[in-house]
Amino acid sequence: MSATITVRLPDGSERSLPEGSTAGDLAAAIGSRLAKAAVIAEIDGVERDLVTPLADGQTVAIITDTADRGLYTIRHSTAHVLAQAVLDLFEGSTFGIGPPIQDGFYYDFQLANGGTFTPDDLERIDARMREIIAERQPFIRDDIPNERAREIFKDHPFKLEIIDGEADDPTSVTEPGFARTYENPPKFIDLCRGPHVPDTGNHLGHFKLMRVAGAYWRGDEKKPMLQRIYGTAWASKKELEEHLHRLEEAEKRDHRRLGRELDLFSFPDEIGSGLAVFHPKGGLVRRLMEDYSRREHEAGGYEFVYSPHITKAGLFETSGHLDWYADGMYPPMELDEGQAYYLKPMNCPFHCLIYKSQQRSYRDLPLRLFEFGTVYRYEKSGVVHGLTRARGFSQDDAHIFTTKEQMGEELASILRFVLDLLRGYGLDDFYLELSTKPEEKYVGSDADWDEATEVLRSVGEAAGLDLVLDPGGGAFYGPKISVQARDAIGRTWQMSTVQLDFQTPQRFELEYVGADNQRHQPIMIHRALFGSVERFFAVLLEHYAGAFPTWLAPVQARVLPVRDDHDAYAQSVVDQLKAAGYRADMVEATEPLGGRIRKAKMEKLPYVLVVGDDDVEATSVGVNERGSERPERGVPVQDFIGRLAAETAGR
RNA sequence: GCCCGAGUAGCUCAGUUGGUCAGAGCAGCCGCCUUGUAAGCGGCAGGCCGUCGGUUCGACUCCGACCUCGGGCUCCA
Repeated sequence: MSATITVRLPDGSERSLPEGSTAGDLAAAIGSRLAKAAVIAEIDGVERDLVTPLADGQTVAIITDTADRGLYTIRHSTAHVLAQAVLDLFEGSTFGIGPPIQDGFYYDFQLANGGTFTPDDLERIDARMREIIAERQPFIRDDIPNERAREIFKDHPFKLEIIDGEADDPTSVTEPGFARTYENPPKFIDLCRGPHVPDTGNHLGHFKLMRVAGAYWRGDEKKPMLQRIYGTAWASKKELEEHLHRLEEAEKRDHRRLGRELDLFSFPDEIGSGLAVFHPKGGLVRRLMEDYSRREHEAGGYEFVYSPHITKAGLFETSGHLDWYADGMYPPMELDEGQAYYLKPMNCPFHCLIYKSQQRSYRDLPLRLFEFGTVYRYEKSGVVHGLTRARGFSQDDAHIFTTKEQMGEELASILRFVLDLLRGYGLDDFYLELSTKPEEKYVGSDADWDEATEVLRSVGEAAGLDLVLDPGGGAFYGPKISVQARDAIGRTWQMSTVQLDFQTPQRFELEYVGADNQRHQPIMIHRALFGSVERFFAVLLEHYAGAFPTWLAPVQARVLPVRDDHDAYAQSVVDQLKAAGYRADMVEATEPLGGRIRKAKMEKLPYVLVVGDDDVEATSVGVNERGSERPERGVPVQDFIGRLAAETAGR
């Protein structure tokens, strides 16, 4: 009969403790700092509460508030405090699920008589949460029979669905016969598998309720809409403040805000939701983006085509769009005695017709058709979002027709091309996503899908980037690989997609004559690099926070004469820059230099050139480069032009 | 499409319980200033308070509908 137990720690060492010791006791035995930082423990590979008693021979790791799983637990426990506060303050309210998420947590509620939360309510809830935290209520875990759970949660229909296994709750277990609960005495109890912090006063409190939003129960738009409260929670006040600061910084680089501040584009109400106009500066940046893409495509063996914005319905019947995609299309216009015309949501059918315009030989393949094709999609009113989700936009759309034999090599070269081009715009942190057959909306045989998916998988794996699976995320006509790019502040954007399509060539009865003198069906590869030019514009704008690299900047250099008697020289500098092919302008000395420099800085121009007496004398400029600590003086104009040339080489 | 919130000058925002509340800063225009690296000074002009209805002696203010925007949910071929 031993009075001690021995457990193994992650570093392989062993430690003996009195019998009956908990994981929390172990942390305390190791050190007071660890005890303070401890949130939960991992016992024999399973995450458990710190109050869990240990048994002899177990392997125990203490998980602290700096670990992801510790933070996750803090957020999860904060969600429980939120639920308790709401149930406390709102008579007749009930609750759905409340998991931790990226940066925080949420909880879904339904208030009596279809009530909703107001901003004032959030303040009251916040205050009540802080009271609960001050009360240091323990989190007490229990397993109870389903019968008992149904009794406890009899007034909470969403919880009953979870107990009965009808609804999925990422934080609960649904196992036959029993329910796992966590109780915060004296009066709150929730279904939950845990683990949780030991008590509400432990690690909690560095949170902020962020917003209230509607969310369908079980994510189903046919089910009731619940009221979701989102919050953020962190292990310390400092981390909370840093997070809030990051949000502010992200807001500053919001493309909608920068688009207005830098006079790049706008969305006039008169035109309609989701339809943008590009102003001269935005138009210039966009044209530079497109020109670079055109040159690269030309070098990559693509041929440029154009197609109209509207077409008779028959084309989209053939392509299958009217069967599968009608919801996303603008309603038809009736022309010519009942003939229905549609705005095009995609360019592929047109490119198929170009393919079909003559008899094709295997010698013509791969045939790579490229178009900046403007499409219109009827996006639901709640989803339009600046340039990233618009109703009218231009795709940098290519369709490549290949033989089945060429397909693998062509896909591999497309992927290389795509990644190289994206790098050309300054994005260089990528991973790949493989999207497979949708559950319901798809055409074609399973064998075709499997084959196409496998080809994409092998090409993706060969690219040497991380490849993650997106089950069911493919287009209705084929699987796809998409390139996800991380931007300057770590957000990921879906960029290019490469889709393999066996179906459309069949629908359009596309053929080529092979070396064997037989007719064969080509494979079609859909490929967009920007996805949408507008969206890519927005991504770059946010990536660069409005400070476009010199080759894309609408104004590359602004010349500022110190006094008005330097105007003529300043103008001659502008002329020289323009003659050398650069974009420069000048602001006359009607206000002090400091003010003019400030304005140029706020426009995020790459270079501000100040010219005064010394420069007139020496035919030089003062160079104030964006981001540099101090300006340079006396740089010869030709030297500066040489710098621009070096910086923009290849663009 | 659904839930919540918001629309006041080109932009960012103030506007107390319905009645001197049509306001500020920046931007714009006109003067003055003549300037060496992130805001010189003065003046002028600028709004049917998103639109349409309603309540009221009286509506930026209260109510309704619609439009647009923002945050979510669903969706994103």
